[in-house]
Amino acid sequence: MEKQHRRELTFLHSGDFLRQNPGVPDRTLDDSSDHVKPQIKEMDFFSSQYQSHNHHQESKADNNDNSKNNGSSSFVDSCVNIGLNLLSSSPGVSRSTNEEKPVNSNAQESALKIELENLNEENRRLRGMLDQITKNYNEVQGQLFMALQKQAHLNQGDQKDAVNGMPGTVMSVQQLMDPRPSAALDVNEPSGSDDKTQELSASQENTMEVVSIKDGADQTSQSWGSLKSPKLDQSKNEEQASEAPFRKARVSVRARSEAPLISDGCQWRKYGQKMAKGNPCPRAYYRCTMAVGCPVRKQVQRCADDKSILITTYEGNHNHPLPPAATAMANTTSAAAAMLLSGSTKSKDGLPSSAYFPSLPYTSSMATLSASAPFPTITLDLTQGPNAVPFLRPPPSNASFPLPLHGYPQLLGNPMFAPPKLPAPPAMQLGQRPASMVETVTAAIASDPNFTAALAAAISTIMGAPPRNNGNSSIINNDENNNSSNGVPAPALAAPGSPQAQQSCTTFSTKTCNNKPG
DNA sequence: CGTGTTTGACCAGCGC
DNA sequence: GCGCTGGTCAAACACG
Repeated sequence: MEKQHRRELTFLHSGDFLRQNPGVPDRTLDDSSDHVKPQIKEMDFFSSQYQSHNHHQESKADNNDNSKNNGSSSFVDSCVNIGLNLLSSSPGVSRSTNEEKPVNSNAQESALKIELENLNEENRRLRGMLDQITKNYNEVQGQLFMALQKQAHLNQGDQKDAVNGMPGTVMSVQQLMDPRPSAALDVNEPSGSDDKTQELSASQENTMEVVSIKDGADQTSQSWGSLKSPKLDQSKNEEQASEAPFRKARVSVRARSEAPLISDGCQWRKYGQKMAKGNPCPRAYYRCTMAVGCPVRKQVQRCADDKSILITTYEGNHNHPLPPAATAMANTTSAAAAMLLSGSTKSKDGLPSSAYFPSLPYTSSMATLSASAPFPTITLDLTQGPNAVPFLRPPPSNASFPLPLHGYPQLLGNPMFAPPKLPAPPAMQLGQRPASMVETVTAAIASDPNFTAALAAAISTIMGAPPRNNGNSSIINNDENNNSSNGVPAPALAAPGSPQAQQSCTTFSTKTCNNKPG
């Protein structure tokens, strides 16, 4: 009955990263304004429209320039804007210069003309650059997509061997990555039904996909699953079978925070608290309340070893649109889960996702996989990531999500989870700034090229090492040598759960450790 | 009064 | 079969 001191750490703009913001309730995050938006203040006539144009282009360029440093990227952006302003509606330039001083001197006029020409020239050049960048971006994305498809085919073959080539196993990449798009659209479904029935009733049209999912579930549970859910294996209920893969993969986020609550834009309702074995701090159970029947749940617990670390574990995928504030982080966790699950689709002979990341000397310090946990769990460790915070530049107004996620067309393609990079409806854009802290963290995770590598490495590891059920440590560090011989009965089709598997929304929420349970 | 939290009870899986 | 543990439920309670 004791009242628990409750605070909240709201994700703010990158500049405010980790600044504690007590008293800001969870839900205000969406509403909080763009107070910290680094606005460019009329530094010259070019920039006056800087922020009002071409966000999408900016995003694209931004994405492509991700690896570049701040300067070059912003250079491109601003220059592009300059050019467009000049071409489209540049009264500020040509007219003002021409009209303010009508006929001062020919020399001045010609100088202006020359300048204008130069600018036009530069504009053309920059446009070309932008085109090139866009082209490259599309190209790379296409290649990635092809790679995914390739792997999907491999898995198909594998799967056919194993499952007599059931129709459901023939999946497009999209299916592979996004097994139940319309299930996700069931926001309006009367939720008197439970998550499970809801998901089952996703639609008849999804039968194929559900079959695929079930296959995946079975496959998965044979490899992972004996650990926990024979009931899922038995699959007395298709609901459970279909849901299984989605709730199997988990994304665990470790973040250092003294605050008992960190907000990410999602709404959570606490529905339980338990003392977990081996940890003096209670584990709290939350479910997403942003939509009725949303199956997403999370567990929040402080690390037993270091109580300043919050461990938030997400499970399930949202069946509703996410606010931008939640989307960014959700995308990150989704990507993690996607990589985890799609990685586990490795075929017998092939290296899984590491194939996409050929050189992986990087052993994960940010992303680790747990094989001992009941579910495959990927842990994103934000407590020690070298660039977990500071490297971020102020994101463009329409927060473009860092590159790695672009490898997951299902994330981008699913309207429910449209990443902030896409031109968002105004309503969505309203909340974009408040997401900045989430973006910050998200970007910190995802834009780090090592993060992807880390994930891949971790996946490789867990792929190589069959899940051990010794119930010990929950985090596996990558030893490169785990792959082996054990003939991993790798789930031939873990993909069912893959991409969407964890459309997780990330809220760090916790109670202080000194809470006396009970 | 509506909403969210607390907390004991309940259930199911798993190991012995 | 039994006990332990994790996870969920739901009544009671607190708060605005």
